[in-house]
Amino acid sequence: MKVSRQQAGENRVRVLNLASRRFRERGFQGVSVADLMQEAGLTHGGFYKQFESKEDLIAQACALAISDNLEAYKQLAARNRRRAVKAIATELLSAIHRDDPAEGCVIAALGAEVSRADPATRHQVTNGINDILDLLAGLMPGRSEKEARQKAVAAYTTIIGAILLARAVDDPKMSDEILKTARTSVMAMAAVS
Amino acid sequence: MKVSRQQAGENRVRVLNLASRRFRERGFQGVSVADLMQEAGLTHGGFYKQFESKEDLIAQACALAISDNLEAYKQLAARNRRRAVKAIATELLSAIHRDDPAEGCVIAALGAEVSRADPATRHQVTNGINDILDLLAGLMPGRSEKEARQKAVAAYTTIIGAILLARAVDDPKMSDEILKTARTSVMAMAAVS
DNA sequence: AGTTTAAGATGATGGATATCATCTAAGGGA
DNA sequence: TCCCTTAGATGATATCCATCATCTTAAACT
Repeated sequence: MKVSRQQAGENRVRVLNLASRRFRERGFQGVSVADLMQEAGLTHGGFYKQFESKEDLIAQACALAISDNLEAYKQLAARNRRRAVKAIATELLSAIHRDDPAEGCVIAALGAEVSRADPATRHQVTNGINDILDLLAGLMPGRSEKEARQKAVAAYTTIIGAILLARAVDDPKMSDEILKTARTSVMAMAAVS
Repeated sequence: MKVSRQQAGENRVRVLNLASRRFRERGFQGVSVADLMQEAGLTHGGFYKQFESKEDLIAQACALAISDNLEAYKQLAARNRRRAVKAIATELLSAIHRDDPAEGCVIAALGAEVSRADPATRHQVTNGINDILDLLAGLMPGRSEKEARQKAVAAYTTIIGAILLARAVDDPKMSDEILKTARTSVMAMAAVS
């Protein structure tokens, strides 16, 4: 059956949003096209009317996911004017975020897979990372732009490494220790020096 | 055909070493049992005489890989007595390591997949991470053991996040920037304070 | 209103993959 | 030397999955 242009567009967006969550939960290869479509309330056949291939879906889902990340950080920054970086770090380094990758940081969830992915996917992610680093640099105290950018990179790498480690480890105490230590470390970077 | 006990043992180790490299390059799901055995000069049939399942192979390969990581860091520390942490960070944050995950850091290459893996795999990796953090803490300057441990965790998270980011990004300049900034940041942590 | 168009459903297809069953021949203990 | 054990080879099986072909039907355009 055919469906209105609007309905079709909504369906496409629904699939894309769902994919961006499932990929972060299970990895690219852990999500099948058929399962995804079914969970979106559709059948597998229509998939190729909306996307060129699974790779294409991956690229679009990653672009969406990382732009959602950026948007969320902007919101956090807006709601915490003077302590923007601290607010973002607290959120990213929380147990809640560690335990629910679905809507969380794309790099911590998919970084290694992205580095093996399609050029298109890598490019979308690269742009997203650059935007995030720009945002963080703008929020960092620092004598110069250069210093702010360096602090932003240092903070972002620490955050991502900590999430990755905290998720990999099966010992809750160690996992909490990692998150807490990273929070302290990033707070120090965000403090006026 | 049967083969001597020693030969069988050597074959098993060969498969394990190969697996630990290929997994880091392509991810768990990117490596098939049959391909692996073939590359090791065997056929797929013998696999289940040596391993219970692919999951079992993954757990053993991860244990081997991370213990190899630990060993390499110990060697680096031994060869750079006074600047052990700096030597380790320089190695891990080099372009060479970024461009060749096969024998490199297990967490940067497989962290997200480990967090979704078998309990056995996660446990082996957790122990490895703990050993590595202990080693780093022992090499860190710090007034107290606690401070040294915190510095070790901060440095390790920064290193891992930087490798992950540097590999994901498709812009060589940005990738180099990330590595360089992380090196500077870790050097500061490793300096006597 | 009639014709065209395209989203989505249904149902292949071909390839890959983990695992199992069976066969073999040589090692290792008697 | 003989027998039993077992690593590895060969081949089968069952499942999963990405992608394609075809069909249906209602939207969109004339």
